Amino acid sequence: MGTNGKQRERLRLEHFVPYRLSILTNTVSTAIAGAYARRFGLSIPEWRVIAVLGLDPGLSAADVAERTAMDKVAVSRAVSSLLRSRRVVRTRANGDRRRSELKLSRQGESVYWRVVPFARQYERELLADLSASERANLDQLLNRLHRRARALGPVRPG
Amino acid sequence: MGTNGKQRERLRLEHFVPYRLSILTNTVSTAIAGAYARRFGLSIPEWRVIAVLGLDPGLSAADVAERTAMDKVAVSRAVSSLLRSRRVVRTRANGDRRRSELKLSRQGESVYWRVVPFARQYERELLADLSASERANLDQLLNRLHRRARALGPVRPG
DNA sequence: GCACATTAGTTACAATTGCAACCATTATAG
DNA sequence: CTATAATGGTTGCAATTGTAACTAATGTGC
Repeated sequence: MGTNGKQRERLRLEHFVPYRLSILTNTVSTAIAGAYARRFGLSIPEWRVIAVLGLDPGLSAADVAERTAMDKVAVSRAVSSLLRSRRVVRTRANGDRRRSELKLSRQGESVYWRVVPFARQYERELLADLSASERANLDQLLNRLHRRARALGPVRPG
Repeated sequence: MGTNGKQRERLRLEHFVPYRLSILTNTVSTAIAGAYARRFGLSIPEWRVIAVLGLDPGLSAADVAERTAMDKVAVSRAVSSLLRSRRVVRTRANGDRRRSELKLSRQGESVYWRVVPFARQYERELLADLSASERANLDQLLNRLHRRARALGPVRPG
């Protein structure tokens, strides 16, 4: 891929990694989002909140934001929608009345246990072509690229 | 990754491939979009249009949409903005007066040749950690995942 | 040649998102 | 204790995006 310094060569978008990542993610996310919406009435942000609360009940909104890479506004909106649909319950932390403690309700747990197998199934099918070692490669590559992307950060103004 | 059929196990979002793809892409896209906007006054859709026209002058909006995985509305908006900023010129195809033929203007070419090295540089830095064979792996994995994701498509209603 | 479907592209409107300003509560400085 | 800052979370507004409806031009069947 683009290692050599060939200059003045026109760029083929279809070989450009950031573009390809974007297309791939968009394809996957659209498929998943559609399925979650149709089958469970969940948006992706809502699903993310449910997913972390399923694993870690009692988190605050800020904790959820941190664990899901969502910003606090997105969390706030997802939570308020989940409160309306009674899938999440909120209590105020005693000792700090700003902080909320979020948990899945019984309904929320029930949705959780319907979505999780579905999500796993989708992932399984997405990765069906790959051997165990290819999956391990993918795993590593995603980690390293993400680490690198975070390090590069908000690209230096020039 | 999620190959075995273990049921009733709670899901760790941070090991879930679709989620990780989404985070990675989001990190990369945000960085790139910010830089394009600041340095060149380009949105991602505009950059994509410029990128394909730089390689293939004379495409129609529909062609551009196909090559960039954007929908026609997004292309229309990006093109109209690029027309306003005089980076793209449009002529009507004679023989079919619906069809437009899009080309970069001199200004458009000039932006193109400033963006391309920048894009390459970002990609180079993103992939800096990876050996040649790891890059080849990544390349293959992205292709195969995308093929697979397209095949799975708008997840079957159940 | 005339209805009817198709295709290219735009426009209008609704939903989503992102950012900044904003309360309320707790923490810190003097 | 009071003033100021910092934290948790929500709300309002503007920009972005997606969907559907629409106009204009071409193609098709008869």
